[in-house]
Amino acid sequence: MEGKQRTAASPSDAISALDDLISTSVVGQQEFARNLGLSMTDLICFAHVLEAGDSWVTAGDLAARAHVTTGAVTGIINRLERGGFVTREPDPADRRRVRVAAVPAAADRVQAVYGPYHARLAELFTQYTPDEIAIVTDWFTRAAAVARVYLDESCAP
Amino acid sequence: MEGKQRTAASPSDAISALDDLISTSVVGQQEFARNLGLSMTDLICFAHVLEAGDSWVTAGDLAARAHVTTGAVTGIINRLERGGFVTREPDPADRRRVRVAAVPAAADRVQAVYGPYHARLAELFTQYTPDEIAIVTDWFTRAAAVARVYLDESCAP
DNA sequence: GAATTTATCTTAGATGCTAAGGAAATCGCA
DNA sequence: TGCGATTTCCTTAGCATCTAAGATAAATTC
Repeated sequence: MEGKQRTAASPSDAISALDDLISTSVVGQQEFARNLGLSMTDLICFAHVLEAGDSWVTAGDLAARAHVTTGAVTGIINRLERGGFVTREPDPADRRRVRVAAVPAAADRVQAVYGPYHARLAELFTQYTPDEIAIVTDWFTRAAAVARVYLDESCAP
Repeated sequence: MEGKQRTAASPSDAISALDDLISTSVVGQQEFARNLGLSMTDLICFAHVLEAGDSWVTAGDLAARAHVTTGAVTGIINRLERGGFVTREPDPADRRRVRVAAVPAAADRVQAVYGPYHARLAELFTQYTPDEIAIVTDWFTRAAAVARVYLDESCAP
């Protein structure tokens, strides 16, 4: 049992389509960040904090992830803290470090902004079979891993 | 005939994976832009100019696409022009307008920066069947359209 | 326990954005 | 046609955020 017919696509077609999606998504991220009173970099860092779940990340982790200097991270955490998105406290185990943890309610605030957009994407997925969704999801996961490896490599010569 | 087995994924799993990919890609775009001596917004605008092919776009088109003010676009075009990425000339048909066109060789310069990363993605695609690539490509195209519609709607109240 | 390394913060300066407004070209309607 | 309204881009002032360089304090090494 197959899904609907689609026109054939080469990898380079796929990459072009992806570039377009990324480009549009960057603009979208800017808007989401603005709606939350944050900068785009702030939002990327907060996503990383959320990913840590009930745990926490350090300021240095955020600098590495967002590819910004530690000086910039100080400002980022200041804004996230002032906005009630994260808490900052010194790590008792290593008092040079700063533990940044998500404020539980903040995830909902971000979700409220992403929600309407995510709903549109979910609607798009109704046109796809579970198998197809699995393929797409798998690709996202691998591509993100590829991108992260590439970023780490190409900036540590 | 099926591709390899994949773990099942719900739409919300897919969206989470996508969010992660987007987040990483934003950082990647920052790096690419830096390698070209541009800002991320400059690069997004130049992508839009490239998309126009042998044609051209106006300054206002770029402002709408990148969601920045027309004042910012003046600076963006200045940098792209100074960097040899685009030409700027008044539109003879409507002399208020400015025609922004890509310098032919500039596409290659950008490609040189994206190339190594695209090669990694192409490598990833070798693990997918043509049918699967078609599904993924199709999804990218539709998602980009969804995102653009959403952006246009949510910023024109 | 002194020297080195690590992690964060501070400061000064540069960059890129917005908001507001101006100038020139076009449109639209009497 | 003529003249006000609109569109398009540019300019300016001010603000937010980044980098680079260096300071500070804590941990690690030998």
